[in-house]
Amino acid sequence: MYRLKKICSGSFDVSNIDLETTLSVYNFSFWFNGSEGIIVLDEEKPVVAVIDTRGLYEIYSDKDIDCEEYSDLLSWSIGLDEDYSEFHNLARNDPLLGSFVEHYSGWRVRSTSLWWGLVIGVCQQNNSFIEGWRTLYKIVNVYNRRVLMDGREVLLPPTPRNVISRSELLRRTGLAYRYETVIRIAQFIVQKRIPSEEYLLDLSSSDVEEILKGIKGIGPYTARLALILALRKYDQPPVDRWLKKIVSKVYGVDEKRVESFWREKWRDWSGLASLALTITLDAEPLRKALARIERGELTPIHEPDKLSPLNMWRYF
DNA sequence: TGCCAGGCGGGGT
DNA sequence: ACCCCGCATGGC
Repeated sequence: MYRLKKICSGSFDVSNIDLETTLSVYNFSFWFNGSEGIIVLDEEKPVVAVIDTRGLYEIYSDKDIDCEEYSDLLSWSIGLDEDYSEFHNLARNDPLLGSFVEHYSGWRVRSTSLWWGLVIGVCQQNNSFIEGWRTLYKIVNVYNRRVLMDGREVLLPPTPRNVISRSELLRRTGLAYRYETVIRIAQFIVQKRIPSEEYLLDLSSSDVEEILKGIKGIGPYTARLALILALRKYDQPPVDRWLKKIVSKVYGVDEKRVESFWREKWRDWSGLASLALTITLDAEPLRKALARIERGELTPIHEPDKLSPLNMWRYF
């Protein structure tokens, strides 16, 4: 098994964020155990960080890498210096997100690579939340890419190259017709037909979206989810059937106008608002989400026996 | 057991 | 610019 050496360690002042929530949301048991999280900083090299909820971290690699560069990347990945106050102000009296931002004001998006953000999006296509994450869980486990870090065995996501060279494994993950899309994403990345994250960060969200939609199987929903997860660009909302129905009902707007309504309401934060809403409603399927809204249950419940974005790391 | 689920592309108009 | 349909799995 691949062995990584400890490059450096350090600690962040995390008093401005809620790192426990940040590490909990949409995570798996092999990447968060309640106190320590694994953040993959570079899938290819690889570079991997372990960080605990108090902000103590270690960075591992088998290459000689610059500690400071990757500490900064880790800090960026957990949104340490990101200011959500404008989003919080907009949400303060909102029926859907008001309670959420009050209870989870320290939550920040936990970044992924562009590759992994796109794969997450594809898994969600025409799927329930639970099926989408189960599929992603299977993808990680089927490739079973493991490294050893100070005696600790860590599972890593497959790289685009892993997926291309052993594409038959991907057939066993329940991706169904979405399989081809994942292969295409991997090919685009390996062939450098989409620019690096570093380059895309400097482009506008709309420009990035157009580039990503150049891959067959990537539409606005998946592209925008990747913008949020991989590039921390929050100004383009993923709008799916779920959000359309819920927003239409709660605010009384026609489904056709939901996207423009949502944009105007959240200004540059509409993407973050879309993601936050899924956490607020525990990613319940549409019918149950609507029933919850009827009952006025607009804070995450995440009961112990029920899978939700906040607690799925306990189950998967 | 059907039926359906946080999309998408391709075909129509 | 719209609208509509098929799509493959797996869970309920």
